[in-house]
Amino acid sequence: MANIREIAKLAGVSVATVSRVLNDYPYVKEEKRKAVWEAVEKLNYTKNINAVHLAKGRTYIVGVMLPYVNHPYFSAIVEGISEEALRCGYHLLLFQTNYDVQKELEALEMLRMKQVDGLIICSRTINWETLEMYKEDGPIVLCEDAKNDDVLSVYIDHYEAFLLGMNYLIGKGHRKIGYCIGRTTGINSQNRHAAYSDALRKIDETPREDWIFDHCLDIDDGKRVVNALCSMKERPTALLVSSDQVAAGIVLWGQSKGLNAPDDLALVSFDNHPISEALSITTIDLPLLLMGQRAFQMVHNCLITGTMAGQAEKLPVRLVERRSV
Amino acid sequence: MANIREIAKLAGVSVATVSRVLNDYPYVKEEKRKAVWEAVEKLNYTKNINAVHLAKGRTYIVGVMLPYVNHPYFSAIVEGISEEALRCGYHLLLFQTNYDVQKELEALEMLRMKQVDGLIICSRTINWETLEMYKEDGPIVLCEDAKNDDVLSVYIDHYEAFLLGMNYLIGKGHRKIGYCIGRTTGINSQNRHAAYSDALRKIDETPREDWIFDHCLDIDDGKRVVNALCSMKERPTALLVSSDQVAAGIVLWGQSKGLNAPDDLALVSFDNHPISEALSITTIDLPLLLMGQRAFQMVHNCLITGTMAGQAEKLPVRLVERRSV
DNA sequence: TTGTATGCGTTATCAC
DNA sequence: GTGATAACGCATACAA
Repeated sequence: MANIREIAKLAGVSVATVSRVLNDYPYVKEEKRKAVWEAVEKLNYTKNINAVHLAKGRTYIVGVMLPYVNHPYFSAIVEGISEEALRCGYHLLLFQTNYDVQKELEALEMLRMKQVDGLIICSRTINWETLEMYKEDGPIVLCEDAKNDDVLSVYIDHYEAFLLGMNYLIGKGHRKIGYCIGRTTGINSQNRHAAYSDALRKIDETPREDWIFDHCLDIDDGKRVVNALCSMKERPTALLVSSDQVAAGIVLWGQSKGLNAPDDLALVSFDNHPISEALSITTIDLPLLLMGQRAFQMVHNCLITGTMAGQAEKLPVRLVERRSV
Repeated sequence: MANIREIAKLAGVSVATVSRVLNDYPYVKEEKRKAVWEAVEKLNYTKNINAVHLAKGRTYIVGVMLPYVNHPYFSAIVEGISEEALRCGYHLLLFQTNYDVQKELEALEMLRMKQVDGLIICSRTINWETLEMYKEDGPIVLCEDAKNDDVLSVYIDHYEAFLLGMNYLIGKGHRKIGYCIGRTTGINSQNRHAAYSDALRKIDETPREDWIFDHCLDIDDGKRVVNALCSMKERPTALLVSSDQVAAGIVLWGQSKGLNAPDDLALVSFDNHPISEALSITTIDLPLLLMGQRAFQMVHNCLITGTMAGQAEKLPVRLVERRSV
């Protein structure tokens, strides 16, 4: 593979001039400029981008840490990030962690090793203390309510969002309420649980462990929930479901078991994915695309200003009333 | 940021020894090894991976070119790629193209610039001739039936798959058949159209342009299709739908318009996404995860053998009978 | 087992 | 306007 030196030789100029031409630098005589481009053509030359990265100390790549890509929640966020990244001439390096701490650490190490200029963390299990050790290595943006300003964040207030859903159900007369969630660990999940408990406490109900369904991510999981509900002596009358996918599963599998929404079971879910509209599920709209966009903008802003400045940004949620309650 | 030279100085050894220690090279006295690690700790040192990339001429990154991430079809493929990549110590760089030729070219250029060691093309619009210009720059794997062996490929035979669906519908007595597709360009789509035409020709029916629905990707698009069908004088009795998402949309929006599957409209779709099971849609299972896995394995195999060897691999499809026909 | 020297391919600083 | 030349930080062939 030809390099810049060979181009210089063939064009009869110095490597510095070649570099200037290649980077559209002014102050190069038209005649030499032409000679350089001709040599580039002739030798079928292309820059080695790794050398550029090394010399510039930048890669124009941003890392995206997430548990899995294959879920509408995360792929919507990635879509938003990607959109903005492309606009700004950045690329995305995927760190699929499956919530494995080792893998998450690896992503952070990649930031330190300058593989990526910045890192967007869509979800994590790694603890806050570990995270903070990397804050000097480049801008990190968290898609969750960060405890303090050491790390940037753009987030959905899941306490507020869950409370919105709970109060809506309670307002409709429900008192026996359960919920479905992807995992019980993680700050977002903890916030949701807090909202759940607080809302129930206000109406003097106590949270029931067996009405909390963990590991609910996909349509399939709705089936599991329906089966569990059907074999219960005492069932909740309403469910708050952290993902439209799961809610869709509950509606559809519920139908085959004679468990119909909203009569047998009221549902409020989250995301406002097209499936919720098609199934007429009342949902709480989460601005996922926007979250991705803003996350990238925050990273990018740090990169161009060279600071870690910026403040946490809370994104608005909105209840979309349909016919599942 | 400390570099390898500073470590060497502090540890009282040469940079070569430091490099050996860092890379778990044998033949280093335990005592020096320890000294190096101590210096590493003390200076909080981490490798600059760009220097490694430059020196080794490899990045251990594989590029993934796709139109959009935010669709179950593609995110399933990415999941498969990612799984294998992680197992082999590789990372994924995302090239979201939105089928824009400029963006696709950029991804190919990144291969030439050695940003990525190889490239997996999940879908494309760029022409074959352009593609071939990059075959020397690193292993390229195409997720479609490649014309020849210049470029590796792992694919689903969409002609065969579509024919399978068509013949199933025809076997059930349908003759007035239309289809829904994501886009009409692209080799996969052309193959599908060929199968559609061929199957109809065999029963002496002629393809009807107005029964072919383009731009069908998501649940929303099912709504559009239903509306179009409802305003037709003469409707098809069956539809072959290239994505479970769209089929789900058709089923669900159809219900609200009194257009019910299978009585008013028979449906066979593709993917075997959980949504098709939940809606009891007859679908043709596509091994997307496997396709991603195999695609990475092919790239990886080229990378470790240093050849472009390997042959195209066709993946099996399977009709899953349910109740939408 | 260890060190020296060179290569990887750019960018950027300076002197002219 | 242009050209040497020094970074950038690591890997590695060769010598010892």
